Amino acid sequence: MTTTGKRGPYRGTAARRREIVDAAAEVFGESGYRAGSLKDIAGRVGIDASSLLHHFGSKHVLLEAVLADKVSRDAQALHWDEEIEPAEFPAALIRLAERNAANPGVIGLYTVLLAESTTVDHPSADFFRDRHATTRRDFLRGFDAMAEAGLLAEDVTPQEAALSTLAIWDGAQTQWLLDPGAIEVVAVLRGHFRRITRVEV
Amino acid sequence: MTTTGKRGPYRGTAARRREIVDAAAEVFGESGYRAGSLKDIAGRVGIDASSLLHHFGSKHVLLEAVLADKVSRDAQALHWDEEIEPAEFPAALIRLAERNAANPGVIGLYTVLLAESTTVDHPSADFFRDRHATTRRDFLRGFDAMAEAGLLAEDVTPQEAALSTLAIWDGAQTQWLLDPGAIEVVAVLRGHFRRITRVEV
DNA sequence: GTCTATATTGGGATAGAC
DNA sequence: GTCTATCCCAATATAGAC
Repeated sequence: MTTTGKRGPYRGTAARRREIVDAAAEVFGESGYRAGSLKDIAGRVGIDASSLLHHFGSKHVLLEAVLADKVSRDAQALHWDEEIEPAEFPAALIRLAERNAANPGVIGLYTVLLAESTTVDHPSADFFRDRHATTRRDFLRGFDAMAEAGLLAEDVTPQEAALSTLAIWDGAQTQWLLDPGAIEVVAVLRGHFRRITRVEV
Repeated sequence: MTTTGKRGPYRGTAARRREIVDAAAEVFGESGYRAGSLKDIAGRVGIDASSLLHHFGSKHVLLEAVLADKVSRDAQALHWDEEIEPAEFPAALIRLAERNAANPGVIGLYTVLLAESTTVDHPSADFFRDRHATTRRDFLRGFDAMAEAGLLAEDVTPQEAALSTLAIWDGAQTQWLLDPGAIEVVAVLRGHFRRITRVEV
């Protein structure tokens, strides 16, 4: 047994890596990838930047670990694997938005890196392009099921619902990051679902 | 008379400054502010970075010039000063979106800097916070007038219309930058107006 | 596993010649 | 107005001692 707890010299490498990934997610969310420094990340863990690089060979590798971690946490929170009733689909998305609102850090990480990834030669461009395509597909599947059950508003196609939901969600989060008092992400999303569906949220 | 044309040694300082601002807008849009280098900007103009700094004392000053230039161009395109008929308000916004779609560089500049400005210690944080507040007010005024004329959809408040329009617009532009084939900004905006108003767009 | 020391690169900015 | 040369600083990454 090599991991004996969360602290102390026998805490283990796995725990240290977890600490680093968490700190990196914080820093990348606050400063972006390029402007976020390994020194800052290492400082929050209480080690030197060169020690950090002992665990993750390069900044790029660390970024990938952070993104992979976020994907696995999101999947866990959403339970995409379980079947979701068409009528429950909007409510499931609202729950995810509420969970994000309670963890402001994840909003920054996602929103800042998303926009940064549209710049030239950005290491996470492919990641976000793939991830947005996947999200669009997931949304489309959910709204397709709603359409079949007659739960979409008149003249709203599943495609339209998927694209507009993703757009309004991202945009609301950006506005919230810029000025937290100016907008409530969950309320905007509820209003959107009220307009494009026939179910209560 | 010191400015005799667009090229040649007597082109004038004003023309050179214009070239620099245009190149800076390109580079900041493609790479963001922090990652965009003065060397890159100067290279596109055909001068050295130190020559650039002769015209604009620092990178920060150049950024402010770029943002001020964008504001004045937008104001010119929108003609906010002239009165807009309530029924024409959505169409006016669509025109602006169409104009942006024709100048992809503008979208990158705005969207990338907007998200970057949410990171810690960013020099344009105040600018974008103020600008978004102003835009929200402008939108609110337009939708208020529509509400008075009975042109908003049922159960849609002017406040809701303003916030959601800004969010869906920003979000759609981000998606477009990430993957230009995946979304059409103007179509998403049209769909949104179709749902929140009673006018044809 | 962590540190110190260092290599290397690239950034913004200044001084001074022309 | 523009260039070359230079300064200073911060960053990622590596080497090697402990």
